Amino acid sequence: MGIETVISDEVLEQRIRVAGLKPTRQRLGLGRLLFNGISRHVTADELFGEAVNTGVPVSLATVYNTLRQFVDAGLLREVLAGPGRSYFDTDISHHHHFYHVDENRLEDLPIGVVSVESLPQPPTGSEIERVDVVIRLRRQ
Amino acid sequence: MGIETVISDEVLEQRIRVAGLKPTRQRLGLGRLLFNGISRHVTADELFGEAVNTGVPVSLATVYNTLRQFVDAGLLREVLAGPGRSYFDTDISHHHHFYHVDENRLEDLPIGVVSVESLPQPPTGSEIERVDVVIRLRRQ
DNA sequence: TTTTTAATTTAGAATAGTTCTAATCCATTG
DNA sequence: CAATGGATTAGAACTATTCTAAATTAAAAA
Ligand SMILES: [Mn+2]
Ligand SMILES: [Mn+2]
Ligand SMILES: [Zn+2]
Ligand SMILES: [Zn+2]
Repeated sequence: MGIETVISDEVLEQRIRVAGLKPTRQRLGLGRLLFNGISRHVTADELFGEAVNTGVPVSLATVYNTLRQFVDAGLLREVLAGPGRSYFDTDISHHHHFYHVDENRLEDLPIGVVSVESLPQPPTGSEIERVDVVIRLRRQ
Repeated sequence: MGIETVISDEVLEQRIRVAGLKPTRQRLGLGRLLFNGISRHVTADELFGEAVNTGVPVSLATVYNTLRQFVDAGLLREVLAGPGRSYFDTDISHHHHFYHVDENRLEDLPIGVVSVESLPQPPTGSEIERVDVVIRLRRQ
């Protein structure tokens, strides 16, 4: 009786369809790795490695395509923290991050633990898309 | 009688020496472009372009080397906002940023306008290096 | 069920930003 | 001035990502 919510095949397939995408073998396999109920922060090549290890037949190009499509569909959130790579966050709720610079690893902050007070007016012609708070951590 | 503080050759040379670096033609030329009194957010290739345009004899490799050295010496601050490129901020004081995603451009927030309340305890073994707040803006 | 169609996947090339290498250059010191 | 060690450089290498164009496949049409 684990706490972990394992998504059913039907729900996963439905989620992909609702996003306007065909539930192909590749998307279902990647979706299963991503939406297994645990909040995750993966890079493209980490996810590709997991796919290879678990026998999901997919190319690296498709991993990139699928991550981009899932972000566009609002199923994933892209987080930029370190230079030169994107992290994909399976938790799309509004929250902030620790970034472990020595390990290139993202970690969620407990929600509400950081609050940004008094957001400034955005410059004319612009609107706020998102506010990102990244607390950069190094080994002591 | 401009408001702009133009740094003198002597002060610039001294600043580079204090950082433990030889005041070469390249470092002086780049330092003059960077520390002209105006707060700036430049990328490596923007700075390289300015150097070429103003006749500073320097290679792209040296621009990268110099930016890294200036950051290490605390003369510049590196800001990560968009994917795949670093911005170098001539304002090393503690402040946060707007990031115009449509233009790949950083802009300073007025100091004090955003305050991060109740910083969380960092995980054991880690210490906070910096807190970055980036307000992502898109064209309306 | 077969055929058709358009979306998807793929290998590999291309690209962008950055770092590395190793040869040359030059600022400083004696 | 000569010696020397750091600095500069062109170009190669590297990493993450996107692009291209051909092959595959899911879904719709027949
Ligand atoms: Mn990775
Ligand atoms: Mn640029
Ligand atoms: Zn997260
Ligand atoms: Zn700034």
